[in-house]
Amino acid sequence: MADDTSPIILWFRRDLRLTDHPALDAAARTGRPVIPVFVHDEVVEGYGAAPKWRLGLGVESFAARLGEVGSRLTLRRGRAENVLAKLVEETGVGTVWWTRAYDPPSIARDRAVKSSLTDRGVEAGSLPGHILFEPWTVETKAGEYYKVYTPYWRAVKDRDVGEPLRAPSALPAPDAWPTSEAIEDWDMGAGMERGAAVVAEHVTVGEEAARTRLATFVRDRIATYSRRRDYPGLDGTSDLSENLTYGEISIRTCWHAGQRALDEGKDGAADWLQELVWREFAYHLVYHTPRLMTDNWREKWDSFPWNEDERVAEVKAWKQGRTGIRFVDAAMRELWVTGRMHNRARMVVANYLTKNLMCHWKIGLRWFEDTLVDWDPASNSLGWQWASGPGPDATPYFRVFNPVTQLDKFDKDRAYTTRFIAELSDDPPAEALSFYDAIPRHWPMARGDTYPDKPIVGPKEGRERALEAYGNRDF
DNA sequence: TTTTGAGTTGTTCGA
DNA sequence: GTCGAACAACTCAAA
Repeated sequence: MADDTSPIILWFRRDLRLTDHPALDAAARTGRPVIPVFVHDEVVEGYGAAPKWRLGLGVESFAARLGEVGSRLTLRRGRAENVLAKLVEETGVGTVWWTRAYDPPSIARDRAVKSSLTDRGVEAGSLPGHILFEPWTVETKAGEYYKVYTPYWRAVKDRDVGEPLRAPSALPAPDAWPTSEAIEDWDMGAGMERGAAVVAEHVTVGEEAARTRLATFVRDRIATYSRRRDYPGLDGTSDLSENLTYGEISIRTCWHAGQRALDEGKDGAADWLQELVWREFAYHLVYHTPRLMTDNWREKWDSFPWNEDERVAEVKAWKQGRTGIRFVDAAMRELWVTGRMHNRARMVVANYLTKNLMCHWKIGLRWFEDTLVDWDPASNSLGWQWASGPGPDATPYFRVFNPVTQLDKFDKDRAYTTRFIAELSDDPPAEALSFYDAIPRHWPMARGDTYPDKPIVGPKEGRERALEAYGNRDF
């Protein structure tokens, strides 16, 4: 049934862009009609509330972007395998291409799709585009995958990374477009327990916005990135995680921008490139050890005495930003209001939850998965396992953060804590106040409250408890 | 095979 | 105030 003039289905997932999109580029080069498709499938079904909501915004924006090149996005809902099979029948498509994914749920889905389409005589397959280095191409001298970041970095840092591809200026349309569902009917924001309107003020959606963000970062901030990136009260970071995770900008575009900045003598770019490679490393590990997403990466940690009950008071206070530890509370409120959290703050809250409060990293991982607008399956898993102990390349046992010391080091002037904790000022800033617009009614906090005068678990007490647990080799 | 050096992001204590 | 040492033992990567 396939012939060399039949349309090609481009199945879009977390690659919502036209620029530097290898599968799209390949399709456009054939000269055959292209039918872009997005499927609200079983993997999307499993997403947390904020990622699903934000994905919906991304899909809408991408649909408009496709309109600019004379194309359109077909939306369908259902199991990917069934939806695509049906579309192939409706359209007489002979080829289905997509951008490769590396996390276990996506791999399972894609494998099923591929075999079902191949069985029908349809050419089906994936192209790279989500990461820089395919996980199976990076190995140690002994032929193993890497388990430590620094050697991984040394192995990839000088590799050639191809130049980004241009966006096609036009996409040939098929004779007839398939029918499309309406994204409003999917109600992708339904799970947002908080007011989506508040978070909406803080998102930056779409390919064009992402490119502007990168350009601004490279122009104004990349040179001082090394010096400023660790201070959550400054805007020293790129903020591109939100766009990278939905593929609104390609990692290759970022990589080359960083390299160019480095060549121009902007030294801060060196550290930024390393951060991009941390993302690579996370995908490398998720691919080679899928259990990174679900279980202790080091099995030895299975008997560590973490609390796994989400209903305890400590967990509630942590989620709601009322632990009495200012750095932690500011960070958890930043997450709630903006859908993001500064990297330094992520380490502090993860440390506090898993070490000082002795709660399981999975509790934190799930919370982030449900509330982060820039949620990334690989980075989130690596981050939590790394910060809590069982992950690869883990922190030494004694590296228990003191959130008060951290505050003095990284938020000396209290710009960050003031920005997000209303109770700390007579005239609180807008972001701190908007927290109250976003919280659900059943959270025990309201405007005018005073800040907890005592932490639920103090730094000293928490540190001693954690060190004792770590020191006990028999956990 | 064995050995060696190193491992993202820290804290505390005492000089 | 600043600075260096100590804080376990283990795993990993490469020689």
